Parts: sequence; structure tokens; C-alpha cells
Amino acid sequence: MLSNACKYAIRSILYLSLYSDKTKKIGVKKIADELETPQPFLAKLLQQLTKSKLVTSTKGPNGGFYLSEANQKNSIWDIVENIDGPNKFNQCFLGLSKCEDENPCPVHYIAAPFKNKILANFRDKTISQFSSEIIDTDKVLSLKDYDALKQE
Amino acid sequence: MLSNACKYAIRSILYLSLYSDKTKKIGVKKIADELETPQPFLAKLLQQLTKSKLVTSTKGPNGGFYLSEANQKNSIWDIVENIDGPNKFNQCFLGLSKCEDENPCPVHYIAAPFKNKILANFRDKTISQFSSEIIDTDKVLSLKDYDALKQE
DNA sequence: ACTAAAAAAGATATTTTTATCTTGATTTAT
DNA sequence: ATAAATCAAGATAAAAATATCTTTTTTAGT
Ligand code: FES
Ligand code: FES
Repeated sequence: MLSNACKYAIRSILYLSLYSDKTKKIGVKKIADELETPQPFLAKLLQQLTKSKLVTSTKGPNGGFYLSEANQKNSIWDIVENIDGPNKFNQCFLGLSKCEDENPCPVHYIAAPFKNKILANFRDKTISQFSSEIIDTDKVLSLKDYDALKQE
Repeated sequence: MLSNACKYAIRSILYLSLYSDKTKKIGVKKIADELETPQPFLAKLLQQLTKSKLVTSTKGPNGGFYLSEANQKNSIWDIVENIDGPNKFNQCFLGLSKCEDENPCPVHYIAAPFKNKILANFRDKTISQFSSEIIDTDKVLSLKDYDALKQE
């Protein structure tokens, strides 16, 4: 559904939302390590997200990435839109050129409600609301520890 | 979500289910034309589907592709499994290595029901049931005519 | 000033997906 | 038998996504 790039982006931003702020920046190395994503690829991605004002960065020693107050007010949808483009959730599941209630493809009424629901969920909550929820309901951004645990 | 190849495959098979049988085979050219898919790519794909026993073909004049009785009894899921692999609908939406209720990612409870419902829909109906439904409820496999209409 | 840390920028490489092209094999109809 | 139609098979190409590498710029701390 989403590209790898987009998945990395969402998890990185949620990670930054949870663990960084203006006074506590985090470097690519750390982020890539925690989220188990390819480091140089993530670096490029964060570069792009910074340019798009979805994350904030500073250079130099003690520099790194963090979410500003403004960044926290964006939505997951803003990320998807930026990385995978604005049509990610209004395309036909079977590849027709349009997805509409008139001329529905055979799976339209199965797929469309979910696309709409996911879209709504992604659009109507801010990153910071999302991350509060992550804390409250104990969600995970990486299975690093879990995987490590399993190996024992 | 699904690869182009898989979308083409599903639409082709539904098309064959609707319009072909043992006595009325249809060639790649016709199918590609009707569904507006790249012809040589579809040819390769149908070749693979034939090898996988999801469609049936015969060579020579009046040859072409059709769905045998056995082919009609397969499900959409069989197609997806064959083209995009068996893990298409149990992967984490955010790219975690596992998607399970324990250790859910932040969007798990939004995305997982969707994946399950689609999976169920794709697995529990045969191709022929699907195509009956297509006729009864007037679904479309291509927007060819619709698009042409719009241009006027 | 100097050094080291860190991101930014740009170039390159690899892999996967999508697509096409060419040749060969099979079958039907004449 | 021969010719024409049609799929099969294999080779190749093009495009997109994923990933890496190298160099430059900025900045904090000494
Ligand atoms: S038309 Fe296919 S999903 Fe809406
Ligand atoms: S864990 Fe991410 S979708 Fe289930």
C-alpha cells in the first residue's frame, strides 16, 4: 500500500514526536538504529521531510532532528501526501482509472469504505494527538526488542 | 496495495469468467484491448497464470484463453497469492516485521480489520460467484467506454 | 582559529517492477 | 503438406524504487 519510504517516514516522525524536542535532537544514526531502517536511505528521507517542513533539523555537534510545535500539528496524511502523493487513497483497488460510486469495480464496495476510513483517521488527527494515543494505548514503532527477545 | 501485475491478472480472469468458455476462447490482444492493459505484459502474465492453472489456453487458430470449470472454482485470493505472494494481506501497514494484536503498531487497529475483511472476501467466494455478482450488481472491469464518452 | 559532529547535497549503484521484442512451438483449416 | 493464427519461451529494455557513497556546509565546543 504505502511505499517503504513512506512507512519509514511515518515511523520516524512518530518516533521524533515521542522522543525528541527542541532541546533534545536525535541523529539519523539513532533513529535508523531504533526503527531498524537502512540508515543512508533514512538520511535522504529526513532531508526531504525537513525541506518539506515536516520535521526540523539543526547541523553541527548536538544537532539532529526533532519536531517543532508546528511540525507536531501536521497529520499523518501530510506525510503520505508528501512522500507517496495525494492520490494514494483515492485510487481503484483493481487499477481502474477512476474510483467512484458510479462505475464501481467489482471490489469497490469492499475496498472504498476502508480507504475512506483510513484516510479520515490519517487526516483528522495531529501527529501529537497520535503520539499521545500511542503512549496511552501502548503501541509500538519497532519490533527491535521484541525480535531480540524472541531469539533467546 | 496490489501490484499492477496482480490487478491486471484479477481483471483478466474476471473478464474471462464473464465472456469466455471452452467453446469461446479469447486472445491476448482482445483482452488487453478491452481492459486497457499493456499487451505484451499481459501476454507474459497470462502465460504465468496458465502455468499456474488459474486460466486455460490453447494454441493455434481459434485458440486463446478461457476459464475451465476448475478455473472458475478458484478464488481471487488464489490469484493474489500466485502473483503477489501469500503475505500480501498479513503485513504491517507501517512495515513492522510482524502484524499481530500483541505489539500492534499505531495504525494496527485501523488497518488490520480492513485487511482481514478484504482477505475474507477474496478467499471465500469463487471466481464464478464473483462474476455472477458482477452481472447482478452491474460492476465494471474497465472504464474504456466511460472514458471515451467523457471525451466527447 | 581549530576540530569534530552532524546534516545537506549530489552522484552513483542495486534491485524490483513494468514493459517490450524476437523466435519457436502448436494447432486448425485449407 | 502448407499457411496462418495463436500461445510459449527466452532475451532484453526501460522505469521506478530502494539503497549507498562521497563531498560540502554548518555549527558547537575547545
Ligand atoms: S472503483 Fe475499484 S475500488 Fe473503487
Ligand atoms: S502491526 Fe502494523 S498493521 Fe498490524
